[in-house]
Amino acid sequence: MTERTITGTGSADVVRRPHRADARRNFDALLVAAREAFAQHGTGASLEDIARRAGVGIGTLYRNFPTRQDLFDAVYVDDVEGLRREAEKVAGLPPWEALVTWLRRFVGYVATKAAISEALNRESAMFRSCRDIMYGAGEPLFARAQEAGDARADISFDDVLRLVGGITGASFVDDEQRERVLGIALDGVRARPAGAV
Amino acid sequence: MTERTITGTGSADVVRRPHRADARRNFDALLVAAREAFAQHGTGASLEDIARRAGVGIGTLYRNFPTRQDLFDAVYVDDVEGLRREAEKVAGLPPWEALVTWLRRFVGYVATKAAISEALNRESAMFRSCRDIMYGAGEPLFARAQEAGDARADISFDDVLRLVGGITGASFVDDEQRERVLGIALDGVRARPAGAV
DNA sequence: GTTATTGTGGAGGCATACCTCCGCTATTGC
DNA sequence: GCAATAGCGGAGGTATGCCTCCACAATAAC
Repeated sequence: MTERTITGTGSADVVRRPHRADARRNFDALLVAAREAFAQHGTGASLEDIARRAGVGIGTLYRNFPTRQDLFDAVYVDDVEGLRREAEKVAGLPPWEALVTWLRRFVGYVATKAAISEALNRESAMFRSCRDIMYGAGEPLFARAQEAGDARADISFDDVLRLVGGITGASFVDDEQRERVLGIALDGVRARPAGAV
Repeated sequence: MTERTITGTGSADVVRRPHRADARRNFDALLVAAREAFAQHGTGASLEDIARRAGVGIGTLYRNFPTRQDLFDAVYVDDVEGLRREAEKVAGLPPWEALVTWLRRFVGYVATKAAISEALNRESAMFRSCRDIMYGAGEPLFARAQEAGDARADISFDDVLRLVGGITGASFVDDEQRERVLGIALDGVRARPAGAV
């Protein structure tokens, strides 16, 4: 009963968008509210609160998203899809710049921050599929940066993603500091000219 | 009513340890259970579950720690105290090694991981005091590494702490990966021989 | 051993979240 | 316009957590 269908092409049709106009409005409002709530309170955000924020009854929430997971997935898949699109956008940039730009998007973009690290580990068809998409998007950028001699050769893309994921989940005084700290981390990813211990 | 006494000498007497023998046993069992629960479920761990784990009634928990904050503080103060002691231990090492060793302890030691990032921001007398202790312990190590030319001069200790704090909160496949990722981050903190963009 | 006191633990009241169910309403197709 | 129907929303049952209160038990003092 835990299995769900994920479209192979990567489109986010995990749950069906309703046909009727009012239903579609509610569906969208729920997604917006859920994204906000998950970003604010993490995976455990109150579903009743989400329904309230969306201005719909709790019953409507459950009809559209029978389980918490269904709702979370819908938001999460959107985020991951967004990251995939971002990867395409930066494809034209020089290797290192492309990687850095994408990773910055990664930190800024993802609303489901609180669950990122969980998602990297979680064993479920859905999470695995999203992780694949994320890797499919980012790993080539990293490999290209490595081949160009810009990124260290002795680490994996998974390492980088978890490093940046950690920063995504951390808290900062302001955006400026977050950028600075991300910069420090990226310096660690960057290849050294010579070799220092 | 939110004010609490923190002993200036740094001992963790935020709440009084009881005098009677059985009471002391329960007190200690609660601390152990709470450390475990907070590490596992974050700040929001169920107090009733903690009492159960400790094998005491919920009433006993509340008598010793009237609020959730009191219980959390007791665990947190212990952790911070531990970090302070670690800082003294590494004082004899060379600058960079001392900093790195301490930061590694930071990642491994702290049981109240989930609240670290929150604690760095939270405005409360208790958190502020602990942050001061933490800074008092780590900042000199960082300053020394900067003066020795080992750590970058253009970043602050706060930046480093948040960077490492993020890694502390992230999840990893195994300890080896966490060490490796921390290594990447520390490379970013390290001063460069020349100057590369 | 006896008594005074300190501490115990869980029953129970309150709040909140989850989820189901069904009488009512809005939309759509004609 | 009108019927058919897809969708609505919240009442309410269940579970769980928070916290208080007090009859009872363990300990300490003598």
